[in-house]
Amino acid sequence: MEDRKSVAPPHPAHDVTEHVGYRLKRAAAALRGAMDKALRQHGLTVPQYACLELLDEQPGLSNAELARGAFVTRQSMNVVLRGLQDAELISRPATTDHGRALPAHLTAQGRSRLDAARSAVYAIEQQMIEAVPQRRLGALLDDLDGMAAALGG
Amino acid sequence: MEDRKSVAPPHPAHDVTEHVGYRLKRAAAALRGAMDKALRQHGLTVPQYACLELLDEQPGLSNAELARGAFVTRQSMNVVLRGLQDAELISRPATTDHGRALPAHLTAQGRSRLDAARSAVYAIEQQMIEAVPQRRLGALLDDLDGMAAALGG
DNA sequence: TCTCCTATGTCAAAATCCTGACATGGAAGA
DNA sequence: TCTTCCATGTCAGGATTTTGACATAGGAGA
Repeated sequence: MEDRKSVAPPHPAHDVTEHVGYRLKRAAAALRGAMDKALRQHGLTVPQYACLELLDEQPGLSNAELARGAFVTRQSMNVVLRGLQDAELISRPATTDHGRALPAHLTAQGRSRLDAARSAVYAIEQQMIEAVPQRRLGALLDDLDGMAAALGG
Repeated sequence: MEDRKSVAPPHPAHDVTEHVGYRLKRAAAALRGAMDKALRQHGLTVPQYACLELLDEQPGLSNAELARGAFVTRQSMNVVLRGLQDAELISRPATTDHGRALPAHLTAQGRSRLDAARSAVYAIEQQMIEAVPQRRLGALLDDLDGMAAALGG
């Protein structure tokens, strides 16, 4: 069933909806939509949640580091951080004695908010995982990483 | 075949960067960035290119249909269509005798622009395809579709 | 030491996208 | 027929994101 690639045509499909990029975009859009909907009930946006999750695992990350981790620009993450600061979900020192990066940390309020939102997000992730045969899950993750790396992600 | 749910750890990884959603987001972000960069040299944005590609395969699509195909809202696609109309890359009748949907079509100029941009985009897609073992490509596409479907995409 | 280079934080402006809303056209069912 | 419902196109407003730019802090090398 998999011998068709033996010829390796540069463009295996004539329909754009058959292309890898299109499928990837569709899956990502579906995930984004589901997360958007789920997180709204917790008063968080997707970038905000991503930021909290990153800070929970790696406390003290700077604005630029968070931006790279969430795949947005420094400027966008800066706006996100301000929103989270205004909501008292994270804390950031106004100055630092060494360097320029300001390390951010979760507040107690931020941690509880994250815990609440996490269950909703993990349920979505579980739906995704159940949609792919278990034996293929590892390969799927590897392939996603490989594609990202091939494109300089 | 689906007996894995008997054990089914709810959260297989303790690191967010190990989650399916994170990998998917990263791959999609890498693709978006690569396409953005490539298409800029052709004077097109990603939604504009997606719109042209859809219209090349299915001439006469309406604004709402294009929006669904490109995973954006009707309003966003409306803006895209106006830009493409101003650039003379597509044409749309001002009125219609039946219904309300206005069918869009590529102009000759739009088709040549699409042809030029397509080679750049296909090169990116080729890079992605080469990053995954050939025998896994079909399964990858199926899994992406499965995940999108599971999330209501 | 001094100079270059990179990284970071931030500001300003524009572009993009979405939410909410409204009016219209068509189809389905009472 | 008529009434209800759904899909479409469009407008207005705001939120989000990006591009471009600038100043500063620290490290590497001459």
